[in-house]
Amino acid sequence: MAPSLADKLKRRFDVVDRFPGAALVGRSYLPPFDTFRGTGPCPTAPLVEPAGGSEPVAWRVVAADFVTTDSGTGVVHVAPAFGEVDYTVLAAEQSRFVAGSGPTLVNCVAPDGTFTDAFPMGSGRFVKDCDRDIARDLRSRRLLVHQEQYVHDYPFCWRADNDPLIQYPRQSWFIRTSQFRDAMLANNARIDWLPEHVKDGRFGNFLETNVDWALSRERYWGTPLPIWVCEETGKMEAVPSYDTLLSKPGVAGTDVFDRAKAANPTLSDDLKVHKPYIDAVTYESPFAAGARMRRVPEVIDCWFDSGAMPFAQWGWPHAGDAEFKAQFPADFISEAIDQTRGWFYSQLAISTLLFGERAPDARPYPHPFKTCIVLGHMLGEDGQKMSKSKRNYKEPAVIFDTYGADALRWFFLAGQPPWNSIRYSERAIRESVPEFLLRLWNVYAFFTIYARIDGFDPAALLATPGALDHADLARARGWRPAAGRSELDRWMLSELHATAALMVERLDAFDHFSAAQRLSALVDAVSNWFVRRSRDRFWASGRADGGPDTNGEKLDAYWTLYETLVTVAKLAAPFVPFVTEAIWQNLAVGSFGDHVPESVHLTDYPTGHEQLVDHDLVRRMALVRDVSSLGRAARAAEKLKVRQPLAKVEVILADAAPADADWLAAHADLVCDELNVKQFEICGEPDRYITRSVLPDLKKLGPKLGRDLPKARDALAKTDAAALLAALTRDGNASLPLAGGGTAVIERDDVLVRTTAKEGWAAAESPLAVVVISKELTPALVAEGLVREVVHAVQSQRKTLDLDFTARIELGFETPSAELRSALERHLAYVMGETLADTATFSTLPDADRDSLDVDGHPLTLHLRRA
RNA sequence: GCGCGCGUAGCUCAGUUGGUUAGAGCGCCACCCUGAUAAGGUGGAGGUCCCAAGUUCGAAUCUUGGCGCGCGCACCA
Repeated sequence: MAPSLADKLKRRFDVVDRFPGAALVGRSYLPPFDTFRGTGPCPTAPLVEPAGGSEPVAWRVVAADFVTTDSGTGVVHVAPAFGEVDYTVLAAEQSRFVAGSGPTLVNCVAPDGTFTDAFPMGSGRFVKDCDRDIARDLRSRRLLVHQEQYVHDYPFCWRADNDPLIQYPRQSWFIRTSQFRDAMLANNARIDWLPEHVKDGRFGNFLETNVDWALSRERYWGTPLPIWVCEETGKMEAVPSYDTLLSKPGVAGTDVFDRAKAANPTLSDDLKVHKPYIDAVTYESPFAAGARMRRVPEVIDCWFDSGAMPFAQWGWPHAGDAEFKAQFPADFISEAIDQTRGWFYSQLAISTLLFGERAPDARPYPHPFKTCIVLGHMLGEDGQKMSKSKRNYKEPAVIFDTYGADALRWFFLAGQPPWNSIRYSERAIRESVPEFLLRLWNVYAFFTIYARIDGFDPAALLATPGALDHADLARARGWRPAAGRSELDRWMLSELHATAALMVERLDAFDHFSAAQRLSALVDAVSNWFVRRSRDRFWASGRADGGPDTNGEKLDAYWTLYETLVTVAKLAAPFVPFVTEAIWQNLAVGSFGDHVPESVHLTDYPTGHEQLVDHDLVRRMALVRDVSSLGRAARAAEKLKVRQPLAKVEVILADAAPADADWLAAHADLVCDELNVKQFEICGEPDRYITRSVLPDLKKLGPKLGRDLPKARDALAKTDAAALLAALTRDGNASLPLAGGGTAVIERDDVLVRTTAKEGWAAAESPLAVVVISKELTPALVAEGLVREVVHAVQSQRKTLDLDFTARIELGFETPSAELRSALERHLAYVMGETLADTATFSTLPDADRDSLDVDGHPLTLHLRRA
C-alpha cells in the first residue's frame, strides 16, 4: 500500500513496520468526530456463542472486502445509515453480538437532508453544503493528510437533474419474496421466453438473486397500504377488503368522504378507499380497550399494481371469476427488456405468491403468462437512446404523413427480430417501402388497370362470395380448378398456399419477423415472376367477363391473380392494416358490397390449402429462375446484352433429379424467352464445357470418418471424378485409399458433385447448374440485334415525346449503312408492330421529330411523327 | 464492480441445432424493359464475420480471455 500511496502523494514514506491488514482487525480507534462517541471508553457487549466473551461495540476495525489498497489508508470509516455495503457490514457485526446488544444504526441526518443538532457543525444545513466546512475542520485538527477530487457515479433526482440525492435509512414494508425464490424459479422454468436467453440470463439471474420486495412508498399518490395499527400496543391487522373494514367494531371516519361527496357530487365512490378519505377511517382496537386502530401512512409500490393486472383487471377475487378463469394464464405478454425488473417480475412474483406450489390454491405452472416476448429498445437516428431534448428522431407524425403508418409498422415488424434494438431512422423506413409496400401496390394497380379493360368483375361471376376463400371462389362462373389451369397459375397458387401455411406456423411461434420475410418473398414472386410471365395472357385478345368473347386462359390468369391479391391482403393485414384494407375495400367490398366481410380485418386468417401446393413445381420453377439468372450472368460477363439474340443456351445440371431435368427441358421456350436465345438444350456432352469434381459431404462424412476426414478429402481430390461416380452408381459404394494406409468406404450420398465451367465459354455457375451461352453471332442474328436496337431507340423517342402507349405513329429511316437498311427491311413488320407504326419508309418525314443515333456502329436518323 | 446482450459488405441488418462459394435491402457501377412507366427488372463490384487463444476433421457459429458499444443493478426491489 505504501508505495502506491507515496506515488500518488509524491512523498517518501519511511517504512516502520509491515503487517497484513488482518492484523488491524479488532483494534480500537478514535473517530474523526465525537458526535456519537460521548466521553469515556466505549461500552462493551457480550458476543454470541461459540465465541463468547465481550467486545467494544464500536470504534473498532472490522474486515470487509470492498476496501482497496491503492487509495486512502486501507481503513475506511463506514456510514451504515447511508450506503448499502456499509449497512451490510453493520448487520454482520450486529450478528456477532447477543441480540440487541451490538452496535446500533446511528444517524445525524434529518429526513429533510439536513444535519441534526447531534452534529453541531452542520446543524440545520443540507449535508452536501457542509462538505467544505468538514474538510476544513479535519485539516485544522491535522486529521486530513490528503484531499482530492475524483469522478464517480452519484445519484441525482430524475426530475431535477441538479438535485443531488442521498441514501437514507427508512422503515419499510416488505414482501418476503426471497422465501418464494424456488417457486418463482420453478414457474419461470416453464415459461417460454423470446429471445430464449432472457429466461436463464437476465430474468433467471434476477430471480436467483432475489431480495425481498420493498413494498411501501412514502408518497401521497398510490394504493393505500391496508394495514391498521393499534395506537396503544402497536399490534397490526391487515384488512382484506373495504367491506371488512366497514364491519369492524366502532368504525368511524367514513363521514369524511360523505361530506366531500356532498360538497362535490361528481366525486367517484371508488375514491372511498383512497387517500385522504381512507386515512380518516379508524376502528376499535381488539388489542387494547379504548384504543383505536389507525392506518399506516404508506402507500404501495405501483409496480405491485402492475403485477396485479392479471387478477385486478377483473376485480378478482372479489368479482369477475368467469372472466379470470377464461383468460388465465395469458398466452403471451410483450414489453421491452427494461421490464425485466418491472412488469415481467411483478406479474410473475404476485402470481407465484398466489398460485405457487405451496399456495393453498396452487396452479400448474406457468402463470400468469405462457410466453414472454422481450422487445429491444428503440433507438434514435444516431443509434443513441431516443431523447426529447436531443431530438434525435423524426416526429412519427412526419413519418405517417410522408410514408404512411403502414411503412412504419412494416419497418418494425419486418426489419429485424423484435428483441433487437431498433434504430428508428427515416431513411430506413423510406427504404423499406419499395421492397414490399410499393411492390404490392404496383401489382394491385396492374390488376385493377387490366381487370377494368377486360371487364373482369368477380361479382358478376360469383353470387355467394363468402369471405373469398379458395373454396368460395370455386363456385364462380368461368372458374377452373387449379389442376385445369396453366402451370404458371398452379405455381402461383402453390406459392400462395405454401406461404400461408408457413406464415401461420411462424406466427404461431410468435415469429413475426420470419413470417414477414416469407410474405415479402411471396409478393416478389407475384410481381417478378407471375405477373411478368403472365403479361401475354393479360394482353391477349378476348375478354375476361364470362361473356361470349371470354378468353378462358385470360380468365384463369385473372382468377389466379385475384385470389392471390385477396389472400395476400388477408395475410398482410396484421402487418400493414391500411394498405390491405384499401385493397380489400376495392377488390372485395367494391365488387361484392355487403355480401363479403366489411373489413379485411374481420376475415379469418388464411391457413393455406396443402392440396393446392405442388412442391415439385415450386422446386422446378426455382430451378428455371436460377437457370435464367445464370444465363443473364453469363451474358453480362461477356458483354452480350440481352437485346442481341443468340443461337443457343446449354445447361448442365449439377445434381438434379432426372425428372427435374426432363421438366426443365420441356420448358425450353420459357428459358429462350427469358434469355433471348433461339435454342435451349440440356447439354449432351457436358465435358466440353465443364469439369466435374467430387466433394465430400462434410455433414455426412464428418461424423463417419472424424480424424481421417482431411485424408479422405485429399484422396477424393486426386480421384478421377467420373470413374468414382461410375463406381458409386454401379456398386453403391467405393473404397478410397488413404494416405498413410487404410481405406475409407464411401457411399453415393457421402459425396456431392460440383461442376465448374471451363475457361473460354460464356458460362455462369451455381450449385444447381452451369449455364453456357453460345457467343457465336451469325449475320442473321446480328441483323435481329440491330433491329431490336432500333425498336429500342424508337420506344425511347416515343417516351421522350410523351406519346400515349396506344398512339399510332409514322416512321422514317435515313441510313448510309446497307447492312442496317437490309436488316430493317427484312424485319420491318416486326418493327412496325412493336412500335405501333402505321407506315415506315426509308426517307425523311416532314414535320417529324428527328433523332440521330449510332446503332452498333451504323449511323441512323430516325423520323417520328404521330399518324 | 456485478449481470445480460451486441460487434458480419460503404450504410441498416439477416444468418435456422458447427459443414463445402456467408446472404438481403439500400447506396454505387453496368445493363435490360418501355402496355405496372414520375414504375419495373437483371447482373457486378464490395467482407481478415472486432482481436487472440482454445475445442474440433472442420468455427461467423461452441469455450475462455481481451477490446469496443448498449442496457440493467436506485422509492424503477
